[in-house]
Amino acid sequence: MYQRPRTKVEDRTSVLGQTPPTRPKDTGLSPAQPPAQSTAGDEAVIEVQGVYIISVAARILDMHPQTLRKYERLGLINPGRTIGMLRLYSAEDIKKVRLIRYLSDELGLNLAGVEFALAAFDNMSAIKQRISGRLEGIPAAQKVVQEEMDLLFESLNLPVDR
Amino acid sequence: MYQRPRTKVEDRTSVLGQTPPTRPKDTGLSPAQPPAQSTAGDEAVIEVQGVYIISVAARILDMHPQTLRKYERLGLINPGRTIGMLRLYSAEDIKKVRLIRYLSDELGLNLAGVEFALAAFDNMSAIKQRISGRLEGIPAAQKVVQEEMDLLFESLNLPVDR
DNA sequence: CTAACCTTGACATGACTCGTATCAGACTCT
DNA sequence: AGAGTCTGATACGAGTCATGTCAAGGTTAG
Repeated sequence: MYQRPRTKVEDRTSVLGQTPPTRPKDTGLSPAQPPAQSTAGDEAVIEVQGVYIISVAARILDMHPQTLRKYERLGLINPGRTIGMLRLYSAEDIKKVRLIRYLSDELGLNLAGVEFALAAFDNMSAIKQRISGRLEGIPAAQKVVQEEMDLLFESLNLPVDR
Repeated sequence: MYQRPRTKVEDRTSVLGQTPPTRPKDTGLSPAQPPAQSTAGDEAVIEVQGVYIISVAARILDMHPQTLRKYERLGLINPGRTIGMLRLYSAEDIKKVRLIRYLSDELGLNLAGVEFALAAFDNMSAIKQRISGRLEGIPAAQKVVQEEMDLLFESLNLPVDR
């Protein structure tokens, strides 16, 4: 288990733009699968819906627990905690880790870049919301913005939900 | 000359977001200074308006020529050429290099991250244009979008012009 | 209660990145 | 002609990152 030696860089998909590279494995939301710690076999198929302690989350993601702790230390993720401070990873957290892994492995960003991308993504979502709100009375304009912003998200090759 | 040993990472400004870090040195456009190869002393003050061969551009930017060639090879910049294939760096090119350096040195992005950020920035500019165009008939909505998109650019701590 | 698992913090390692540097042979510009 | 540029290759040191380990203690489930 665990070994996810950093991918060789030779075969990185040229970073985003006009030519949409492949999306991250899953990261899309969809309910499925039995609840808690089913002995996660091989990931990529596993869909998740409970909350998991770090060892289980690591197994689901096929990543080292230390890596997850590091991501948290860097503020990239923010799993919940038990009263006793045990980390609890939700489906959202898992999805976010997958996004991070996509940015890192597929696009070749370092963690500073991941932080940047995540923040940019958040800001874009927020602005989209704000615009939509301020355009409440003008549905036609709202539609335009909606369409174009979705286009923007696509152009970044990021999953629309995170 | 030339030595710009990669900055220690200890003192990186935490990547963007709510707390606006400092902007890149200049990157803002403004006409000034005598034309060509004034013996560029120390940069940061030098404003630029002609086109420059690589050695001069490197001196202006206080960077190694090889670095500029590498940026080009990676598609980060695209200086013009003479008929004889000599690289010619315009003021735009110089500004772009300064932006790259900001993303790299200050925010700590690697070159893949820079590529991502640059592309994202371009896409955002393009979508802003498109929206503005499609909202031609609805000035009120146009104004909203304009304001919010500017906000978005600010949130990324990137210079508005590039 | 106890064993299994978790916490924080520190430190190490191997593979990779990036700016810098150099070499060679050919070409451009003044 | 000579200084400077071109491409392409190769190399280096310092930094990054995922992984891994150790220690001393706390939490959780049976």
